[in-house]
Amino acid sequence: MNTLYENIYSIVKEIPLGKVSTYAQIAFLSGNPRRSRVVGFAMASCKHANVPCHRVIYSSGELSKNFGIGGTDEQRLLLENEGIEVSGQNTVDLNKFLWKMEE
DNA sequence: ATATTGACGGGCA
DNA sequence: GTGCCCGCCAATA
Repeated sequence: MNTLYENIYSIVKEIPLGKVSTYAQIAFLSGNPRRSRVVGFAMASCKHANVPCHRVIYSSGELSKNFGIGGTDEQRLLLENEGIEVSGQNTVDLNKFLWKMEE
């Protein structure tokens, strides 16, 4: 499909292990910084795709509260499994784990 | 083809 | 500093 979903998936799939990305970041990389909602919408369908949607979090560094796999709790475990530190219950330090395309 | 929804972001009160 | 509201784009029903 030539939908933006595929485009978004391609970007999310490029996120290196041990790093995270934000919806705004994906939206920007996919072409429009305003389509953050569309990114989330695409993630909602990522269940059937091999996309590390658990590495995609809020621009605030918080995990998605409506995560469709097992809730923020499951996502948090996945991130910690990647080597990412999760503060409190559902917050990631973007200053350390935010994925940078430049690298 | 139209309306509603949908894992959000950023701005303003 | 926190909370609330509006806006945006695309997909699905």
